[in-house]
Amino acid sequence: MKKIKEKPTDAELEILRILWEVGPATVQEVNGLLNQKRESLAQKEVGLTTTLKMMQLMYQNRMLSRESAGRKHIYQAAVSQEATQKKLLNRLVDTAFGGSATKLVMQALGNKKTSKEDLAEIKKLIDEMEKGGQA
Amino acid sequence: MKKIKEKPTDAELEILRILWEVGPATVQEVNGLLNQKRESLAQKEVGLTTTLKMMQLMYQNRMLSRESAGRKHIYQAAVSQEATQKKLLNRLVDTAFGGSATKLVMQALGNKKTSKEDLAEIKKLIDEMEKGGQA
DNA sequence: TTGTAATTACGAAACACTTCGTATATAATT
DNA sequence: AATTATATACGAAGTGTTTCGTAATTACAA
Repeated sequence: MKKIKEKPTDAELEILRILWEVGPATVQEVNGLLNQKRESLAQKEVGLTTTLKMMQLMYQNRMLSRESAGRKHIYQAAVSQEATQKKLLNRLVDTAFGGSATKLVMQALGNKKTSKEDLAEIKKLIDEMEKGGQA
Repeated sequence: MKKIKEKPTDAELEILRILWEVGPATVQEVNGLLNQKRESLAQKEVGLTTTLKMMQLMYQNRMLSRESAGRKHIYQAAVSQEATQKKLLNRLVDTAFGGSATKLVMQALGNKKTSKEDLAEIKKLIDEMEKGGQA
């Protein structure tokens, strides 16, 4: 009985984000971009074999797919950004907001300054949901 | 140089949630409520000394405060629910939504079914923000 | 074909978080 | 005061995640 991975960990998410952004890439490339980001945040660099190991584990977990190209492997995210966001979001709603997505939304709107354009867009979405007749 | 705790872990959050809900409480009480919740989710019970240890560590981290009452300690959350939610929310926005709270909000609204009343409430909040003149 | 550079594979150490067993202390009961 | 029950303190084992050093493999160049 294999254990199935429920949520991406922090290090995994970091790698996923890069692959979502740039598409298929080698370990070298991912590691480079990773350290580029870390550098700009004054964080410690991570070794190439560390990134390699992470990506190998994620491949085993079916979180990434890969194909061979000469001596290299080219990796891709095998889970979608949306599905992952959804998972993490639902988790946060359940663990920190007592299951109420509404509370989370209101906190999110209150916390970060949101542009007028964004507010209008959100309102439009709500209008559509109201019109569509919330099942 | 002491290391400062940035985010509550899962186990810590579980305890905080109980203290936020019921107010000041002993280790016994917290452990009882904890296991009550776990039971209803078919999760394994946790031992009393485990909960005790967690709460002691959280007290050291200044996440809880406490006072003595006879031979017992009475613990309280020393961090507010709102501040903690905010921290976790901002973290999620940054790590999973590329810094866009708007994207998170729209996902949250789309995912979970939200009642008409809640939608109206959110819209009202947005109206107020628009009116108030987003600084 | 041999040597060199690039890449992957593997194992284990380092770290962080969670769990619990046992020891110690304190209070209540007889 | 001695016994029992309840609570805390402490150390360490268990578990999961992240990191990396070293070995093995592969492709390419000389």
